[in-house]
Parts: sequence; structure tokens; C-alpha cells
Amino acid sequence: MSQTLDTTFAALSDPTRRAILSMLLEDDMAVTDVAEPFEMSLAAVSKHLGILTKAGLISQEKRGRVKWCKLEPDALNGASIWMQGFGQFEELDMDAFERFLAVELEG
Amino acid sequence: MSQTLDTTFAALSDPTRRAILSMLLEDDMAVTDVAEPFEMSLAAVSKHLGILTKAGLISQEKRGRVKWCKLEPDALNGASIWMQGFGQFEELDMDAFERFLAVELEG
DNA sequence: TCAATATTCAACCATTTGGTTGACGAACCC
DNA sequence: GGGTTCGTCAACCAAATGGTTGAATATTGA
Repeated sequence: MSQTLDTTFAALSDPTRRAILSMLLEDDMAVTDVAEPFEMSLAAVSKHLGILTKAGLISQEKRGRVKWCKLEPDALNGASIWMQGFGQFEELDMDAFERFLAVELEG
Repeated sequence: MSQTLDTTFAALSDPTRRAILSMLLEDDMAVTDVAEPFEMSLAAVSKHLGILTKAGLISQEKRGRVKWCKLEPDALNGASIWMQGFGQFEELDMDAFERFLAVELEG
């Protein structure tokens, strides 16, 4: 359990990986398409996807020669419960969330 | 902002640091008392406290020769908003949270 | 069949991380 | 003043992290 929180939070601590999760919020994507906006090698993105997969935050399914990446938001439940214990956070403000994502994605 | 999420999630990815935060949920503590339950040097715990302080998750105030550590739960707001955007998580279940902490603390 | 596409693997590298130890500076108490 | 307690600093170490490149593996399409 503590192991799970370790890997979940560690996976979320990298901006590239958080950006990938945000992208997958829109729709499932192939590895090559996930990698496209990033200024790093495909192999590096593939590693990030491996870390996200190991953390359970995404799943990958190969169809033909392309591997599809899918967000698995339930993997955040444990971490969310843990965090919420530390304060009564405001109700989810969807506008605030989208502002967050906007700032994150523009770098 | 993204910088903040980096340091927040990175700070939370270590089990010792999460345990420290849980301890501080009870009450403010001196550095030596924070270190007591851990099987590592005081210097190591001091480093962890430095990381938590830099992430804004705790604050430290020196009174006399003892330095008091205080939880700063508001520092979790940003991360919480970010996470909640990925799924409509259940309402906070305090029992679930306490079970989490129990498992974490017993190792 | 053969070239192109999609993805990973393996080896390598620099930096960061989490820990150690020993010395040090401040504050307290006898 | 001198020993004790509180906490950090500095130097060091092993292991993990995030990136690179080049070769390898599948699958597709002409």
C-alpha cells in the first residue's frame, strides 16, 4: 500500500508524465502521438509510459503495430484519499483545474 | 506552478516523509522527536524535513534550541486540485483514511 | 519480398536521491 | 566555565532517475 503511494506520487512528480496524463484525459493515444509534442527521444517517452504503466496510471494495449495508451484514473484513488485526509479541500473547481492544465501544458 | 507540483509530489513519494506528515497531523513536534521512531540518523531526518519545508508542506520555527515542525496542509491544495481533475473521487471517507495511515505507519 | 513504420531494448552517461559519519555552532543547565 | 543537548553542515557513497544513441523486433503495405 505504502509501496503503491510511493510509485504513484513518484510517477506524478515528473512534468512530462503529468502532461502525458493530461493528454490522455482527452482520448486514448498511440505512443508515437504521445511523444510528438515533447522535445525528447521516443525512447525517453516510452520509458515514461512504462513508469506510468507500472504505477497503474495508464494501461497499454497493442493492436497491430501500434500500442494504445489509456488513462486509468482509478489508480489515483489511493493517493487522493491520502491527501484529502490532510485538510478539507475545496470542492473540485473545474475552472481552476483547467487553468492548472493550461499553465502546465504551455510550460 | 508546474515546479510546485514537481516538488510537492516528489516530497510525497517518500514513505518516511509521508509518515512525518502523518505524525504532524497530531501535533507540532521538535526535530528530535520527529526523528525518534525512525531507524535512521538524525541528519537523515533533518534532510527529509528540509525537503518537506522546501515543498511548503511543513514550516519550522526555532524557539530556544529546539526547532518546532508544523504541518502546512494548504500546500496540498494545488496537488489536490490537479488530482481531482482526473476523476470524480468519492467523498472523503475518514475511516478509509485512517486505515491507510495505520497500514503506512506499521510499515 | 522489401522497405517503412511503431516501439522497445541495451548500453551508456550525468545528475539527483537517500543514506552515512564526524565535526561544528547554539542554547541550556549545573 | 564546561559539559550536554539540539540540530545542521560537509564530505562521501551507492543506487535510482532521466536522458541519449544505435540496434533489434514486429507489423504493415506496396
